[in-house]
Amino acid sequence: MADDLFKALADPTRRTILDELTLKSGQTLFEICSRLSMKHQLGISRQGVSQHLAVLEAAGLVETRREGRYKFHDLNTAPLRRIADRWLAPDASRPEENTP
Amino acid sequence: MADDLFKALADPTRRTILDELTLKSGQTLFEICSRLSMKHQLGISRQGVSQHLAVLEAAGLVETRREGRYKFHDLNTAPLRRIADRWLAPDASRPEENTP
DNA sequence: TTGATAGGCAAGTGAAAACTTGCCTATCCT
DNA sequence: AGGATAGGCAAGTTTTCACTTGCCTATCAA
Repeated sequence: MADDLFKALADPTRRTILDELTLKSGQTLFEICSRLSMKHQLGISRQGVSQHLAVLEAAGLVETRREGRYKFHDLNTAPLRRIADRWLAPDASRPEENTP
Repeated sequence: MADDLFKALADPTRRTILDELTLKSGQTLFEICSRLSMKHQLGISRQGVSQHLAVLEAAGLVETRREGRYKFHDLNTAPLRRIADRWLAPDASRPEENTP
């Protein structure tokens, strides 16, 4: 659903995570945690970040692959590209009642 | 800020309002209210819709113009077009530490 | 000018969402 | 084997957000 996508993007911390995954893909949970703490001064617990990643994954924005004890997170920008299309009107200046 | 934009898009009712303004621009508050009620079976108060419109306007997605006692609402899709660009990586497979 | 229409302001309520704390499992290294 | 590392689950708390209720202002029409 589109519902999950917009909800995922609503939180600023999650958008920062997407920023970081854009800079470097395939990061682990701990790597993302340190970056949020170091670069962005976000005092957030590891579980907090983990929950954010789960939301992003549910929205299809992040894909994961497990290797041993590591879990790598990759960005998927495909859902983003479909956002604007929804409201790019064919012609919004004409009332829809006139189009059968 | 981008914060307002994503927050505005997070709510399904607000997205439906954008849908309706896409179909017909320049609607008044009452017109939007009836459409949400009739077409979408959304049992929401007039003030609820008014607050939603305020959020959309703060995000720059809706622009308003007053004429007498009427206030018309128009869609502005410009902010939408900039959304996907943020995470369209130049090259996400290369770590950023190597680029001074 | 009075009533009806269109909209606005502000406080209050209830539900959802972000975040924490505590414990538990799996993998790796020595 | 045992400690250390990477991650997960499941409460609980706090904050945010959607929505309502009640009243108030402005414009128009009779």
